[in-house]
Amino acid sequence: MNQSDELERRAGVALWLQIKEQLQSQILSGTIRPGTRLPPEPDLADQFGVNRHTVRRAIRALSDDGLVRAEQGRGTFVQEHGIDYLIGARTRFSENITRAHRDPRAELLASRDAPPDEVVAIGLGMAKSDLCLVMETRHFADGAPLSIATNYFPRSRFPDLEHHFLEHHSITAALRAVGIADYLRHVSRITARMPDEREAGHLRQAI
Amino acid sequence: MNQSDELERRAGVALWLQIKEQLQSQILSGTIRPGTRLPPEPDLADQFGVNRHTVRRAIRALSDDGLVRAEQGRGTFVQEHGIDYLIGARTRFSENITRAHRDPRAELLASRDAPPDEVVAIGLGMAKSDLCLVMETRHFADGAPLSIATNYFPRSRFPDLEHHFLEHHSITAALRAVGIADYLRHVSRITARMPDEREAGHLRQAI
DNA sequence: GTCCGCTAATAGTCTAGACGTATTTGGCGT
DNA sequence: ACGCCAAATACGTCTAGACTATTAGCGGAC
Repeated sequence: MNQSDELERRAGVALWLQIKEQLQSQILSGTIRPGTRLPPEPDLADQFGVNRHTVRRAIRALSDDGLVRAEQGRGTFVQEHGIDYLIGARTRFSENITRAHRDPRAELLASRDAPPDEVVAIGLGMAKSDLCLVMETRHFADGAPLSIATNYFPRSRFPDLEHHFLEHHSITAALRAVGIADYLRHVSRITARMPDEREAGHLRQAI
Repeated sequence: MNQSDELERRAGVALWLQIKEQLQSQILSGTIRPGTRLPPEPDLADQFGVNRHTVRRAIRALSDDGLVRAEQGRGTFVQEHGIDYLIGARTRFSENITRAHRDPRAELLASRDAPPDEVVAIGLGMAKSDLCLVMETRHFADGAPLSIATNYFPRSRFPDLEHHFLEHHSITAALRAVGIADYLRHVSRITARMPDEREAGHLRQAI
């Protein structure tokens, strides 16, 4: 299928840019679906009738724009936007992100000790006089902020959970580090509302 | 000056990354000053003992990070950044500029003796009949004008502050010369407005 | 004195090829 | 059936060289 994708040589527009734009329009129009693999670089080079390096230059530009994601040894994939976030008893943020072939990471926005409010106290089976470790966390996929969360833990049971979290950048990994290999959701309650100003800032979102 | 900048080959770290990091640390430490031109790509390639393409890969990474700016036909320049001007009780113009690895200097635009207006009189605890030394100064970073200021001092306490200022090109140094080793800000009030014609001229600014 | 054009310097693009590294696949042996 | 190992596949890095595009500076023609 050589030369089906015509490029103009010495037209004042770099070949790699023309290639990038052709691929980009195919991606944006959905001709190449999110999650699918692009043809290997040597094939593309053959298709466009250029050197592999020229194709690589185009792919790097697409990658910089976040349209594709190149994985060494596997291929180059059209980036999915929007992640199907499956919620079950064993839901883990990292697993959901990893399933979408993206890189999960979390950071600690703030942590403090505070008495639990009624909902938390009942949920965790704590006395209201016991202290809670409250961690506010922000979660990223491929460096883009995706969610913020407020996590409550009985302080007496987790004396250094924050340190483990800071080290592993994951709640699941931090819990594993303190001996909790697995845990289940007891209830999941979902509501929706607009972010307030502080939350929007954390999510780099316009209000 | 070949090989003065040692790279580790096949150390698991790409050569271009090592080059990027060396250049980056020189830029961030101020060894290569903002606004100056980097050596041409062929020279850098020779210096690092690599191919020009490898240097280009490093420069592109720096460019992506906004640390340099490559201009075809002219060269690659270290990007000038605005200066973070920290204001605290012990703020000094020179320190703020020095922290940004730039060269502070101040000059005297005008000086005169005048009675203080009400705000100044109260601020300095002077009688309205006492005289103030009023110094209008202009401050530079690396030769570029950055700010103009009007400074008020009780004349009785500083009989020749102007001369010391002219000698040291710094308010802090002039005060030190008359025995004031340290001083604190009592209040800082910040407002913003457009410059008038005279001010714009001093700052070499278009209105 | 001004303008034009030539030349040198410098970054940008493209090709060609070799080798490195990560991942997947499939066959072979136990 | 399972696991291990080798080959195939795919992206990543590095080198070498040629050509292009843009800019700055200089010198000559007018």
